[in-house]
Amino acid sequence: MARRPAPLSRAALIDAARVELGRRGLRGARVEDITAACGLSKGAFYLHFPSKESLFGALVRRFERALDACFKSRRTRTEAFLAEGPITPRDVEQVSPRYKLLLELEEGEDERTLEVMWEYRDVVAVLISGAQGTPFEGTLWKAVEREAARVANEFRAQQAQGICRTDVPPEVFGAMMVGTYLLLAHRLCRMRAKPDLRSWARSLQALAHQGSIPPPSTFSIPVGTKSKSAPSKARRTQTRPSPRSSP
Amino acid sequence: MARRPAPLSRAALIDAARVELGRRGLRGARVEDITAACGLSKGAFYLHFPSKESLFGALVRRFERALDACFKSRRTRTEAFLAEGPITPRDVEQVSPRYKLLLELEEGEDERTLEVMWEYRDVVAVLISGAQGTPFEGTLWKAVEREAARVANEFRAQQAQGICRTDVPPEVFGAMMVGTYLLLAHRLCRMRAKPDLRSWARSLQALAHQGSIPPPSTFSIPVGTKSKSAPSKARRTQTRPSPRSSP
DNA sequence: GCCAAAAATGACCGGCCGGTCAGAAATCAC
DNA sequence: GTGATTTCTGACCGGCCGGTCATTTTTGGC
Repeated sequence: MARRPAPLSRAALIDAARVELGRRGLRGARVEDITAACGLSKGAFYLHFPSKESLFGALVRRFERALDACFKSRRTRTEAFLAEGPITPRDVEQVSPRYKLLLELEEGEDERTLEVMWEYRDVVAVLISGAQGTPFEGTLWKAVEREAARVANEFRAQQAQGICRTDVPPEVFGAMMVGTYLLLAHRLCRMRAKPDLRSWARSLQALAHQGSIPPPSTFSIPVGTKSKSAPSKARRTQTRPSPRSSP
Repeated sequence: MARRPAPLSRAALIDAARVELGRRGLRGARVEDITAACGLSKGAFYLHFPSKESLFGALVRRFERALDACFKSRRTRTEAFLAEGPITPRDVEQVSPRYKLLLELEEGEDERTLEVMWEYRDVVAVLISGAQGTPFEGTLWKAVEREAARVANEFRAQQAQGICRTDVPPEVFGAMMVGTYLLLAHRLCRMRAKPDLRSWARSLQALAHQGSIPPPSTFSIPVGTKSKSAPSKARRTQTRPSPRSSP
């Protein structure tokens, strides 16, 4: 009967790799340092993983799956909420209970996304500031820009319907929402203690909410009458751009 | 009499280096590729520069000086503006002509900063996404966080004076302003044609302005009376947090 | 054309480090 | 203790690339 692997070797190597990757980047992290941190030889690394890069690739894919799960959850819950009826300009103007529910939904999803960033903060550190010139170069930045584009497109649609301010290019709005998350994510990478992510999410939502609503004069239009008289028109009114719904 | 250096060699090497650095990062950019792009030998590089890293270091210092000049200009012009009198809550509420002047000043400074980002977009690309594990690792991120802290501190002071919303932690507000710039700067690094930076600056300012003002009920306090009766109190009222005054 | 000086060349050097693999060590059933 | 199997070791290999430097080439004054 053969020798058994040390029960904790693999996990220890993964943990040590994450520490080194987060600290020195993909290129700077050395296999020898990783294995030394576990009291193992350099060659032992390759009993568990095909290469340094493929270990990192596996970590990235895990992170991406967690992030995709966040996007999916947000989409599913938002669609279910709106299936019960759209958010009207009146909801927005008066901050109706129903609108508040939507804001809370978004806030919860934002917090969830920040939780993922916290959990994978070593991987995120590499993807943000250490991936240039590596096969993973665009991974996070592409996800960031996709999300910024989604936010921008929603914002643009609302502008066309006159329920969001029109003096701001949608791209800039999207950049604001997503850029903020980016900086917060980068901060997470350097923190030892976990901050209050709920508070972060709530505050972002509050700023974006107030920052994106149209000027008060917009609501002087008899919006309430309209939404009552034309259900099909109410359909077009949809929800606000979910401006806080960034990665 | 000795041979003269080819007149354009040094400049050509700098240009080629910037292209390679922006594309592949500090580690991925190879001296051999840089020199080949200029039709020179590898050894010729070292006739002009002590090392690859020191060339990049010089570029970084030039960028930092340009950025510091932006910060200084903003500070100087804002102080000169405020030396003629503070911005009052009434200015903010009514968007007075004087307040508009301040917003325009800030907008101009923002545009100027974006111009610097555009000019040094290759260096910025490295500093944002390629500096992990190199001697330049914290360079831009530290400047980013310093600026975010400055914005946050101003915001905090205004909160204490009741002229900015109090439901948002200053750190998050700072992150929003500066994070947006970060993402925009990253976009600049990947653009071939220069975008309309004025428009970007104006839009950011507009979002931040509206997003950060206190709820309308705050202004129901007889603010005008106060500011008239107590000049020393007016001093404390100061300006709004310059929320758009990010890097 | 000659000469001196500097630019320029590119083969070479040596450090770094990911990855390899022959041999050693450990494990467990018998 | 033996034997088979697997884990583990660390010296070694080889590619990469920044930097070096002996040699070649170029330039400009005389």
